Amino acid sequence: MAEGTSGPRKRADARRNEQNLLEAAAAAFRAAGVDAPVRDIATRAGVGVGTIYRHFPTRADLIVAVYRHQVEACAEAGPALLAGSDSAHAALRRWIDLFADFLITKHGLAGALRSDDDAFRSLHAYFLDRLVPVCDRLLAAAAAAGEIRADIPALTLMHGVGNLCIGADQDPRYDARRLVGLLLAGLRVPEPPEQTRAY
Amino acid sequence: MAEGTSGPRKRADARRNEQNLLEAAAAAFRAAGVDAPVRDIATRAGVGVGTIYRHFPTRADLIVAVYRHQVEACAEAGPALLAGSDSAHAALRRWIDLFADFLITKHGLAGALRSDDDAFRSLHAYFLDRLVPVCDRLLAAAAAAGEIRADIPALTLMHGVGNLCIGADQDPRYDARRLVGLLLAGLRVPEPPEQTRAY
DNA sequence: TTCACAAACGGAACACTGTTCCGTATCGTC
DNA sequence: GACGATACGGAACAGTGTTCCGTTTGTGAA
Repeated sequence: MAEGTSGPRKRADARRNEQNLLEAAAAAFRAAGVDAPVRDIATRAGVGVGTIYRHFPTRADLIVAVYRHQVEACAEAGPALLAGSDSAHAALRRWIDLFADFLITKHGLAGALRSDDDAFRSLHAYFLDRLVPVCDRLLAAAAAAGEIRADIPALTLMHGVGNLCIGADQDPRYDARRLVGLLLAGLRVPEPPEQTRAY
Repeated sequence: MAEGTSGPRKRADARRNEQNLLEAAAAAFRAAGVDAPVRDIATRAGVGVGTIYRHFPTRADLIVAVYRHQVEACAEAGPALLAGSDSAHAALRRWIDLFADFLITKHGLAGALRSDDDAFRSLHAYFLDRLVPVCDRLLAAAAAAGEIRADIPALTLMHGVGNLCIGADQDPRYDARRLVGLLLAGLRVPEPPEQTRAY
């Protein structure tokens, strides 16, 4: 995974191709979303399709590689926001906005995160592993400060925000950020009496 | 569209096949979601694929035909709930629960509703045409009663609820109904000061 | 009852996906 | 320069949706 993991150094052409592939994939994702056809990416990179699969066995691997920096940045922004904000809730809100912005600007990424396709399972896992703990800390801090309810798991919230971001770049009438704000607002109030849960 | 629209009556075998197709599609959708392969549906119905396309030119047409009754029922429940509930907000809440339940129990329907695939455009249009006005009335009534904010368009809310329902049947840890409830709760409070909107 | 023709059917064929596999080319080393 | 390991390319396969047209079937008229 990480660059420096022991093992014999890869051949020069392999390293070059991997780099080309990352750039080509980033461009293809920008142009056609994270579902861009494998052949398109291969052509952009000037390699055969086999080379893609050798370097990135699943599409998830490729997507993770392309967006790893941004996911890491998002993860690191959590504690920083918590330290630098007036309230934990404000930090949470800003962090969620960061996360939502990231998803909204990556065509189809939010959808891929929700796909039940096996090829996307590890993408899902990576996002969750990396970001849920961060979200959890923000949530816990805000709950401890009495600013929000304490009964929503970070995983649930992130799923929800991710879902709200699906298709946000396709319909100008759909304001995902607004809905995310609404969801966060819903977090502030105690759950209303459950008149409707018992059908 | 409607059964009774003039024109010469269809041939008996055509009517029979259409009926078989509807039942086969319903079964296939239950078993494999609304993305069930065309050939599967054709086989279940004992017809060739050409016959599907003759009766239902796009997948959206087939889905709409299969679920029309339930969508209509949902649409009709709106005014009924408004008349029979203590408050407009309670009616809204119940109606949204109805809508969410419908989506959650139909594998992949929520996702299809969000797809940018051309084949699903008319599905999207049908749902919106039929349900947005209903939602709008509930929203307007609740807003008029001062129970919720008045600045969220029905279209936006329905998109949001639909999105939250995506994948709800795939991950037991994901509680879509809970999040929908949170969204509704967010509707009750005035929008918090926008500290984060101006980055 | 038979006939003729419009209506409808079936499924082969095509286009476009992802994925695998192996003969060939290239790199790094001795 | 030669050799072995590494990596490459793209043909081939499998699974989708969709179209098209030769064949079959239903129906109304003779």
